[in-house]
Amino acid sequence: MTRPYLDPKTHLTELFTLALARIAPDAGLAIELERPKQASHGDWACNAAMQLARSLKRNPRQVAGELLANLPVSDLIDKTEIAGPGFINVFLKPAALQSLAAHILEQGVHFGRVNLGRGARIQVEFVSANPTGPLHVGHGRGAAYGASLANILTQAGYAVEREYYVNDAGRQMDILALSTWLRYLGLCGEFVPFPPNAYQGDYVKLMAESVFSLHAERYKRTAAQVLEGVPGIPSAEEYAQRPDLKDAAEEALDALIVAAKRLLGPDYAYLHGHALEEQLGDCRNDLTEFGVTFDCWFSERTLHESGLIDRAVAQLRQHGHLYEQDGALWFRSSAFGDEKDRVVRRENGIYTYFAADIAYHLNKFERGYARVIDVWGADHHGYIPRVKGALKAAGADPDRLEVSLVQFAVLYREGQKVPMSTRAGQYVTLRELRAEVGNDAARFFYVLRKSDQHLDFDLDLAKSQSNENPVYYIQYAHARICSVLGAWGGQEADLAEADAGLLVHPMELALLKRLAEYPEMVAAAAREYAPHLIAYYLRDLAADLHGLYTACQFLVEDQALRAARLLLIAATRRVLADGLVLLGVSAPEKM
RNA sequence: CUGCCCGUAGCUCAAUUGGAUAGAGCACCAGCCUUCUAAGCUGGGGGUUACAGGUUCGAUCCCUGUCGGGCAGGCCA
Repeated sequence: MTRPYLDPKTHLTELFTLALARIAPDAGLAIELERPKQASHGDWACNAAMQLARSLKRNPRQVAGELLANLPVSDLIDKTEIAGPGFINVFLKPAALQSLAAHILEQGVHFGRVNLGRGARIQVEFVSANPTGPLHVGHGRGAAYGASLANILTQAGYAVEREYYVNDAGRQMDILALSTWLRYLGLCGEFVPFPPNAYQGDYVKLMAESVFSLHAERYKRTAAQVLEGVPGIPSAEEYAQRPDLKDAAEEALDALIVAAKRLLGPDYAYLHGHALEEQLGDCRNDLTEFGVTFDCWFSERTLHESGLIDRAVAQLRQHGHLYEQDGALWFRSSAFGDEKDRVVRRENGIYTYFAADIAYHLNKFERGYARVIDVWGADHHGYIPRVKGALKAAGADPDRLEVSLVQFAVLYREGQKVPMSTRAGQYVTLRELRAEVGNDAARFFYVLRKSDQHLDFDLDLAKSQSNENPVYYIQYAHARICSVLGAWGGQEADLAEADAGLLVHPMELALLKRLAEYPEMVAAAAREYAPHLIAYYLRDLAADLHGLYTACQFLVEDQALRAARLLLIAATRRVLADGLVLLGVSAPEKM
């Protein structure tokens, strides 16, 4: 009934390329077609004439005329015109769009897939928060962004693997284990002053209670034993008022950790492991409920244990980029674009986090990814030159690593900024946010901004069950279509035979045009690591649908027209659902 | 002090990476439910794109400077 769909952009690009070859075979110019912002400028515009004008030393409008004279005829083209300084505007016949609706139904989930990646393996590492407490709303943005980005890259033809780097080896984990133990000792009746720079959260007390109920007093030591040789622990008040006590407090904390390891012996590993498992498990559950999953949870500790860090350091040494000074081992990162040299092994013989990170990234490269994307908080931007520098120094190609920085999210409630302080244990957790606004609104709001922009997260707007909330606007379009299709009661597959030539209403054609943009949007979002493009596209698509909904009745008497319109909205429903999946937002059938 | 990011409508943000008359949402005003979901639609006012120069057919986008905001500058992670 309707002829097979031919992608207009691809088709026009071929035509213009042929015309270009005829008038300027040596121009070395690639034809670029763009969608004009204004409908009066046609469906597609080509700016090649203006770009050629300089090298041909001719008036751009004259060059445009020559291009058009050499353009092969096409039955997709209604008319062309030369406009402005030398744009070529192309107006398509309705038929060029009408066959799209059936094409979308036939393609199913394949519509919107673009083959940018050609199956290349790409890794996205994101969240990677220290498992020392609940995820907060800042991590939530990284989670939503990374998960959507991974979905989009998959859609764009990459073989994507999602990874979470677990910082299970450092001092922060020791502090968590110590914090848990001290709370536990309190339950045993042994009271050691709780350091103000240890983890204050209630989740630490809960872990202590669980250890106590499982093992009673097995890990009990007397307060006197614990405090032996430990310098004074400042009180919370002193610590808050006197910044000069910071170093002393850190020393006391380290002394307590040493005491814990000494007094507990092999049992320390149990407490450490218990705290890690509890927090990592909590984190994993939280993310899973948020629709964020990982293929690999990569343990930092395994880098130490398997000797990969030794190997990475040896690799740098071999290339002559290490030197010793003040008892520490330094990497000459200043020779690779960094501001100054960095320590990889401390005076005390322990590797820095940086050393582990070098080994980690070399390991990523060895695992064979064509590209590795790190999603970091924007506060880590200064860290990029040294990691890339280290990769280069070790003989790897630093351009295979791309770092995507995500800015902070600031919560607003009733127009007021919600205060957040990790130090004081005063922060809104991701779990609390999800409970308050729901997963859909949270996922959507997080990616509604370009990732490198600060995000003002309006809690009242996100949880409002009203027309103010943009996420409902899109979901509502989907639900409305479902409702119409339900009232009709037929099978979607039967609609593919409908006569799409009957779709001539301006709003129908506008909707078809919008649907045709979807694959390009996916490609742009994948190229630019920009999930927000999908969010904005879906809003525009929903707006087109709502407009048509108000302007036209779908379930009309005329059977042919009814089938054509139902075909159109069925195709729209597919694209809406597909885009929402990319963003991790549900597509409800009823609202 | 130095480096990176940002500055667009009253507010929150887009702008196909150099394209044509810079667009949405919220808020404000005026309309639209006897019809498939009004969580919707239609219309209206709102701008020297922080400022000053420069590059060119053409600049919100690139370069220089100024002002304002954020982040970073550990043998922390």
